[in-house]
Amino acid sequence: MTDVEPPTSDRSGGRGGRPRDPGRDTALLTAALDVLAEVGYERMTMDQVAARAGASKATLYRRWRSKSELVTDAVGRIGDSPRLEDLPDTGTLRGDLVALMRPQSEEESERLVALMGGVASLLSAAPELAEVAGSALVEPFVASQRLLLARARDRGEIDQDVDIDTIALVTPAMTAYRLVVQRRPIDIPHILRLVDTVVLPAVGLAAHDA
Amino acid sequence: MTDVEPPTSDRSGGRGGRPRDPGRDTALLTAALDVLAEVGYERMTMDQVAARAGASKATLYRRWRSKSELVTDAVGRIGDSPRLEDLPDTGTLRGDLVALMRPQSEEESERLVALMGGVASLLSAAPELAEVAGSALVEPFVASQRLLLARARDRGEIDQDVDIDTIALVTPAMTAYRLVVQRRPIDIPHILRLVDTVVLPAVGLAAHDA
Amino acid sequence: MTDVEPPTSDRSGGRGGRPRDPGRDTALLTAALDVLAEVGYERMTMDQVAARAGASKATLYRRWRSKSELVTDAVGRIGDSPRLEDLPDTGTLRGDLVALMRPQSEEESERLVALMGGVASLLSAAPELAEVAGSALVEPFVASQRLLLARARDRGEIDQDVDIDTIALVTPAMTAYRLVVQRRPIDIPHILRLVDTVVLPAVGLAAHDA
Amino acid sequence: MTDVEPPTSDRSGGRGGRPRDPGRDTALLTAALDVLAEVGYERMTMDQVAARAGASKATLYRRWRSKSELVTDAVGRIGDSPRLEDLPDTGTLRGDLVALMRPQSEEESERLVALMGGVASLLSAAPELAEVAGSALVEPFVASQRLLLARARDRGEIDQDVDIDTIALVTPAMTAYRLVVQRRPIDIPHILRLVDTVVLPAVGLAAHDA
DNA sequence: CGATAAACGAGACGGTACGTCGCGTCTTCTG
DNA sequence: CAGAAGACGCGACGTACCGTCTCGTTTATCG
Repeated sequence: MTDVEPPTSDRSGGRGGRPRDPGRDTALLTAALDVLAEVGYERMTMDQVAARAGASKATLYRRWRSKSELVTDAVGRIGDSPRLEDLPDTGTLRGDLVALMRPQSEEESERLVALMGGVASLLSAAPELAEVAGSALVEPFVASQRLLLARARDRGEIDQDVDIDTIALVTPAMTAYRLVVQRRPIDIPHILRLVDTVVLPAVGLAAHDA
Repeated sequence: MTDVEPPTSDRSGGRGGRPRDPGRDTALLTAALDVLAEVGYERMTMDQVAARAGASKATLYRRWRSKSELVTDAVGRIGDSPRLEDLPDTGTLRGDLVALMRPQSEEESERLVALMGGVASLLSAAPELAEVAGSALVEPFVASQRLLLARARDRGEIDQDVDIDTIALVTPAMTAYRLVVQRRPIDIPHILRLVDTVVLPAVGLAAHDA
Repeated sequence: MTDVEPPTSDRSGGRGGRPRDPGRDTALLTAALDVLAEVGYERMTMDQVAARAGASKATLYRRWRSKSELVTDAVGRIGDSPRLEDLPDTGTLRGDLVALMRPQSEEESERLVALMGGVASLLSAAPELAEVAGSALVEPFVASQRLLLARARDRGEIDQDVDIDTIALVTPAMTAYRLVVQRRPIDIPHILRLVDTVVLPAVGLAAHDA
Repeated sequence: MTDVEPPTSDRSGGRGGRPRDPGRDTALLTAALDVLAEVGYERMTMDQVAARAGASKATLYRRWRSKSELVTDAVGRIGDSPRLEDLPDTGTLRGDLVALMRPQSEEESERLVALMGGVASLLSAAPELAEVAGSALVEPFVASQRLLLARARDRGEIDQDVDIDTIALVTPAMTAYRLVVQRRPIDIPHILRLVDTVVLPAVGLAAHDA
């Protein structure tokens, strides 16, 4: 997630020549994400993206071979591996999990939902890149869950032999399902239900233990 | 899921005229699903569908107003509400769940995976229809899980106050995530891991109890 | 010049299907000529032509494979073989030639000049079609000259063994040169100079004989 | 035609700095002519020219403001005002004219034809420069003809009041027409036909007089 | 049984976005 | 600092797909 490779062959071999303006990369990716979130993949056009970034289509296509590659790359940069010190630390696993999932802000949440919609269409448009694209939104949550679970295990709150990798997927997968398929919002009751009904029992904690 | 309404107003009022050939419906829907599974929603074209069904685009558009409606309808016919008597009955919840999810045949499984990919792209292409489309593939599994869980509850294997609606989502949601995002196949170990690590603890059964 | 073949393979083999609207052909060719005369070949765009004809680019490209083919075809239809009865008949060759070349009307003349400019660029853009395109504007004049010269010969005004084919080229070629290279207008003095200084001597008539 | 001004302000005022390499001018002009003759004006690209000259586009544009100026300049250097002492002197006008037009060598002729094609497209691409460009190829011939005719007049071979300016245009104009519009080669029969059928009668000489 | 009316295969049509390419300008690095 | 290399904004090209339409033909049902 960090160290995303630069778009399209660095072509840094050629010594001479004007180097690509890295600022264009950023501007284009940002514009792409904006438009994607606003109108979805189908109705997003390359001209729109270029215009919003104050760039030209040629510049777009010099960096990405197609619309789907652009979007894939853009989406791939959304998430970033979480660091443990950035994660909530409430003292109990239950508190941590709830704090992690609680929607940060109204608008951030909406943007995320919009992006999820935008990304979904990519999955079949560019199957070979779908994993990268799809997981970009969800994987950071998985990683966060994994970190929280590992911390709980290390502090002895849960068993040593709990299958952390599997359990870390529960909340992200079910949340994605809720957002994408059921088109229902992520709210507190939903989070509590997930944590108390599924996750905590899976790690051997009764809901009321937490 | 059953009783899908006939596509676009039956217009059976008109007295004279050649009646619509119902066989065309089936042929077109089948062709649509085939193409969808092969190339995904984006690259599937109406001409392709028509050609494969030996029909014309006019015939397509006489029945469905748009590509997304056609696909939605086609996908909506895949799944069908399960009946309890068709579900496996092994005597234990664990046995039932495993039997339910075990891939029936190699090819059927592959086709399902292909369709999931095809359907995924619908989610943003036609947001208003996404729920119907998306759930067509997953919802039958959810319903099946619900039935199995209810039976287990009725026979006293699990608690009365277990949150069946939530737990019935676990396996389908995580399986969809695995198929669509992770692009990994559904195999026995995956199913066992899900059932034993997540579902059974959630209903208050230790994995080895089953 | 008459009986110009329909653009791009008639594809009349396929029995079914909606037939091409011949009205579109006309509209598109007319629009093409208009735009060509207004802005020249380089600045004429296919979108312009389509828009002016109320057509779409697809319709354009269904009929002609490229911009140069469209223009070539359009230009090729300008001229039409002259009929002897339409030509001036003043009784003397000199009178006929002068009457033939005298600019008919101001606007017709201007349009012709504009078209000449538009056509010139075709000559290298589509070399294989250049002959058709280029001659479309000049060849009718050549043919007219040939007819007039033949009539003069038949009535005994000029010699039997005059090289009509060569002499018929003189005025058109020099006029084209004047228009395209020298960018000077065709006026009466120019015509008289040509006829009296070059053509009449070539057919064995002194200028004052006529 | 001689004394073509150096392209784009010499800017020799600038005190320091590396002086412009004059060799680049020649290399670029030659490259431009080559490419022009090969593919015509439309398909000739500035990158092609730069690459063939081993130069960069910046160098091109430092010297000429646009593609049409480059080509105009390049073409303008082809022809050069003829000097009387370089022209053939056979003793008779007919001999002179035939000697002048006789194709020097096969390849030179072909190159000329190719260039004519290349130049033709300039005529509308850059109307304001068309006269210069167009006449660069033809005007030297016109001037040569004029010189030969004047010499014949001065030596009493033809009349004093012959319209030399008009007659000098005949052969060049008709030759250009043959090359550009008819796409037929310049060969001996063509030249003889022109001289004997048109030019000599126009100056008052019967063909067999010469 | 003939007339009528709609379905049907085929494919043209208007529109819109795609991805490519050329022009003329610019920015960097090298000699 | 000239020059090679090549990125950049702009805008046209030619292609492909959508959803509509118009042909000629086929096939039920009604009078």
